[in-house]
Amino acid sequence: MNLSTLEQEFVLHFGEMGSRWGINRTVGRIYALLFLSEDPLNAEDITDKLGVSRSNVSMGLKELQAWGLVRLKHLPDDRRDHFATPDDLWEIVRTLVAERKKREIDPTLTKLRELEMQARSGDAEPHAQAKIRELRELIELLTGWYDDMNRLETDRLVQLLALGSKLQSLIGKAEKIVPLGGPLGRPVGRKGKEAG
Amino acid sequence: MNLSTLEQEFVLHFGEMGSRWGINRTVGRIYALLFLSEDPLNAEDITDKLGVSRSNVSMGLKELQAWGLVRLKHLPDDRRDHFATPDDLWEIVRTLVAERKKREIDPTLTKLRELEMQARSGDAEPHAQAKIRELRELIELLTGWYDDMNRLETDRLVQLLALGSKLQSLIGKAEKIVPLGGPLGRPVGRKGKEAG
DNA sequence: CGTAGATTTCAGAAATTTCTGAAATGTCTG
DNA sequence: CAGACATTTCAGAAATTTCTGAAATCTACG
Repeated sequence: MNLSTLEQEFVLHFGEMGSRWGINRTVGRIYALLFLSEDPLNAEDITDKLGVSRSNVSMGLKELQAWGLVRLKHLPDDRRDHFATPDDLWEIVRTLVAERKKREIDPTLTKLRELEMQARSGDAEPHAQAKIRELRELIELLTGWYDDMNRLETDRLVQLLALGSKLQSLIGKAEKIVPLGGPLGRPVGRKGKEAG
Repeated sequence: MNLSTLEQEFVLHFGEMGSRWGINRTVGRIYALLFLSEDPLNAEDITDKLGVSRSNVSMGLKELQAWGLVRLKHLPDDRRDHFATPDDLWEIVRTLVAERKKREIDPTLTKLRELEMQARSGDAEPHAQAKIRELRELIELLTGWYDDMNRLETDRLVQLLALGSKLQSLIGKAEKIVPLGGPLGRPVGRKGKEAG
């Protein structure tokens, strides 16, 4: 392996957590290794350090590239592909959130909209229809907010996060100064789209 | 099965998505079924409607109860346990986020703190140490913000979410009125805790 | 082109997770 | 406390996912 205790523990932890994060052990370990590494590593470096098969590393790297969590680098005078994680941690967070949303939320949102369309023709099952609508509206509120946050520059985003609930007290005061338009605090629903 | 097309599609979708959400197919289906159901269901109802074994339902219900996503209900004149999802969707969101944080983030935060402690004794591997510290600080910023948000009452929380990035423009103006204390916008780190 | 790496693909092996039926355990009622 | 249900446990079967080694493909260079 040729890893220090620190590296080893970090790498093994990410391997164990992998299954909870929707990736497998090897993928977790590869990511952890690259994250700690000062310089880009090639596939054989990774194979050696992790003690897994070359083909497994190849598949793992492909998956990490599909996630956008690992980038290909080319070193001068070396034919082999080298890999590294993005330097900016915030970029990693954005990627992670975007990908998880894409995999875990978007398909359901699409499905819920489909089901609402299908159901609208008949008027059967009012309870189930209402539940589905409620769920769809909640998810739209959350993803809409996510889109807003994601549009912010990182500096601004960090400001907001650091403010935390202090924001809460700002709202009341700020509302008097900046016109916000529309009633606030309806239980579900966004931007008055469905008003009427 | 005895489910309408609407119910069936919804239930099957949640089953498929289950694996991406860190639960298995049956657990996803049980949850979906209870979510749509107007009244609490007992284990045998679920067994019949889903066509899976009684023991599988028992295990699935236990897991959902462990997540806090399903509650036990007792109907008068019926010995059997009945199950239902909480009525308030926001409660479900809070539960879901809290549980995922507990399973997916907290163990890593703990591990990172451990590793920092261990490493502090020697001064080897400055790069790896710095990366670990940076990651730990980022996670603390995010979980700290989460704690703040989680403390808000649902009405307030919905207000904030609905505001979205409008908030951004408020900050500049509000800051002139409400003293916020401490510099904003440091890349990582929170509330000046570690100042000194 | 031909050759020497480098990388990917993929079929089957290994490991892990999920699911089942049978047995055990729990609980209410008379 | 016996009988009737209801629920849980659990060992093994089934299904799924992960991993490997060998073969195939790709790519740069003489």
